[in-house]
Amino acid sequence: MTKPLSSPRVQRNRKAATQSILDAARAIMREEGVAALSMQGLARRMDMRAPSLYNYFNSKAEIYDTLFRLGFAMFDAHIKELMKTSTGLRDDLRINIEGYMSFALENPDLYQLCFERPVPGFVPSKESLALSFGILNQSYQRANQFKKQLNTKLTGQQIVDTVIAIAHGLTAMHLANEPHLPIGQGRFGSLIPVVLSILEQAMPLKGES
Amino acid sequence: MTKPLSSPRVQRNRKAATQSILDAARAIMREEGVAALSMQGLARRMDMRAPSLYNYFNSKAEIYDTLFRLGFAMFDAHIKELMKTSTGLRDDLRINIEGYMSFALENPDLYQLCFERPVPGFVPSKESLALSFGILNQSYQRANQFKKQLNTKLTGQQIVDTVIAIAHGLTAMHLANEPHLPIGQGRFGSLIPVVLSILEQAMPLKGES
DNA sequence: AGAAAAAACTAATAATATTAGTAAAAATGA
DNA sequence: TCATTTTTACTAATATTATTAGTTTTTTCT
Repeated sequence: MTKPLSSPRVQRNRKAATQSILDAARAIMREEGVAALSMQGLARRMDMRAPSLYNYFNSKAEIYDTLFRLGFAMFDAHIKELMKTSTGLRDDLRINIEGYMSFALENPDLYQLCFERPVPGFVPSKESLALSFGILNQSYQRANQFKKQLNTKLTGQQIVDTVIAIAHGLTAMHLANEPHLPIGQGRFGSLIPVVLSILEQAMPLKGES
Repeated sequence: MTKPLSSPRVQRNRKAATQSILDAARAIMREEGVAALSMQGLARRMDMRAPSLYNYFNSKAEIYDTLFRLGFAMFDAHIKELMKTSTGLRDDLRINIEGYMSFALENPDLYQLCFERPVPGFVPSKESLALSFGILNQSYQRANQFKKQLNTKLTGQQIVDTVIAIAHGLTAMHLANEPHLPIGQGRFGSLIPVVLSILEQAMPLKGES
């Protein structure tokens, strides 16, 4: 249901308005909770009436869906950026787990939207889901490469799924219990080194003993 | 805001009606999602009008809160029942992780209500939260006992928190991706033996090497 | 059966997302 | 710059939500 083409100038204006609606939506989600987003509240913050928003999005779900895609794109960029500094396989593991949690702390609105189900009735569109799977699947690609350097009976997918589950578990518990504490601190935040050491012990590098 | 006392007969009727409201609420939550519970839908299933429900509960939140307490009570009973069959420390670990996931699969409505945040705006009451912490804290008690039998530098609390985070992570991923598969199956369900073996390796029993 | 209590009802309020139809504003072509 | 067309914002209305107030019906007890 995209609008018909129009002049570059109109497109620019439209894009800017759309962007500022998304910014306002994120601000509300951060301040009042992801599910507290309402068309009226959003319109109020934009100095508009609610129905005007429907010139830019066909529904509230479409706003959520757009932010869902933004969230995964930002998550992908976040991890890739951190990965640039990696010094090897060991560091990859740490970066992935810390990166998962730091993304959640820096973008709690997008994190919840992408990795939890804070909005009843909202289901990401097929295309958005495909995007998210694509991003997560990159991890599997890498896993089958670095697996050769590890001394373990686990398959690449098992390794990745285990790491995802642990990163998610730690992050969910941290956000549920001590969301105000920065990464590395608190009951669950401080467990990152613990689980890293457990995982390293279970999957030693070939060459280590 | 509890009602004044009344005759035993009235109390019985009242209790029975209250219970069947809770049953209907759980059925709706299972069929349509935890957050899809509405007073009108609940009343419809009870062959009532919505306002009549307020004779039994002061608000929809109070219904959720009551089920939250029920959920933790049932979770506690579930784990305790499984623990009766335990053959030792190793089995305790397995039972706790499997028990967490099997409870989630058998009672998805209560699991989500107790361990996730599926209902925007619903915050368990102080008393309900106290109950839930009390139940979880029993794990810490036990941890400080069995810790002596383990060869690890971790504190009892660290062990318990790690196990909770892993159990939660596996369960959340399993429910999000393959909720139809029974315990032990699927990408994440089948990882239980994997994480058990990883944890056992990281915390060997004294006497083992 | 008649009085008291309990539990149901109807009607109404405020908030929600969304649609239809209309007015205002902006962009475009002469 | 003016007239036309397109774009954007508006008002009004609908259906659904939780909840409250006030009333009537049903149940309970003597």
